Amino acid sequence: MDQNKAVASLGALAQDTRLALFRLLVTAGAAGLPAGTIAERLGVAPSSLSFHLQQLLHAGLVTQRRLGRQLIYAAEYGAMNELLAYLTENCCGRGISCAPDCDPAEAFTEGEHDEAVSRPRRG
Amino acid sequence: MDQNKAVASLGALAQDTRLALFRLLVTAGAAGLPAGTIAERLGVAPSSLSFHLQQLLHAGLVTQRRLGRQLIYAAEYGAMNELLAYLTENCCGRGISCAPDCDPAEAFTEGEHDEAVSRPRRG
DNA sequence: GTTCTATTTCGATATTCGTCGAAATATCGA
DNA sequence: TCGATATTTCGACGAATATCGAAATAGAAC
Repeated sequence: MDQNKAVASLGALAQDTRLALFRLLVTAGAAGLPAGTIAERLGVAPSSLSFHLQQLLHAGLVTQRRLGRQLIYAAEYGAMNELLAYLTENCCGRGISCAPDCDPAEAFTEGEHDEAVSRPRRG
Repeated sequence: MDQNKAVASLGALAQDTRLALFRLLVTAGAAGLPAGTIAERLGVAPSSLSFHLQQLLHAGLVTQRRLGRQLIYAAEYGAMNELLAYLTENCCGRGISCAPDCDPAEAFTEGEHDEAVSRPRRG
């Protein structure tokens, strides 16, 4: 991950529809979702969604596979991992913990991450 | 940190000059750097730099303070911290470690974190 | 082969972004 | 006050972005 790739990844996520799209795919997990379902859930025109999917695809943040006549998109966790690694290493102060939690297992066991919007039901 | 703020933060960083600028301020630490020095280091016109500084300032990623007749800008680590927290919580799979390292102290003890080497494969 | 479904590509348009010179603002020093 | 320095704001312009309908492509069912 060099700076150009980081800019591309950040740019791919720096748009309302695309960030919502990526978050949706994250909740969908490895199974992914077909384009039509995504368009419906996000309330955007199919052609608009396709545009945004290409952006994420080009940035390597999502994968694409065909299932019959539909195209399934899934979040590419590795790419997000690399982006977070880049930001942590290059955009945080030395000795300053910019990582929100030090134990990912622990990070998701408690339900206290009550962010404002549409948290998926948990449990 | 809601989605709108995350988009704003990502957008502020999703540009070559601005990411370089933010990285420069990160290396400068809490002391920060005057605008003129930044413009010189990055090789951009003062007016262009001012434009980018406003973007970062508006996103809360940098702070501004006056020192005599110069304006000193410094990285706001807390904002980056919040962004990383948001991405980790909302854009990573459950049970998948998207945090590059689980111990920040350990993360910076070795001088070389080159690239995506030594990234544990988790699934 | 024809038809239907799912998705993308194309074309057009309005908006935002990035850049830089010129002018304006703020501070310091004499 | 006046001039010098540091930085921002303004104005203009080309480039990139986001949007959506219409047409084109890919695969499945018949």
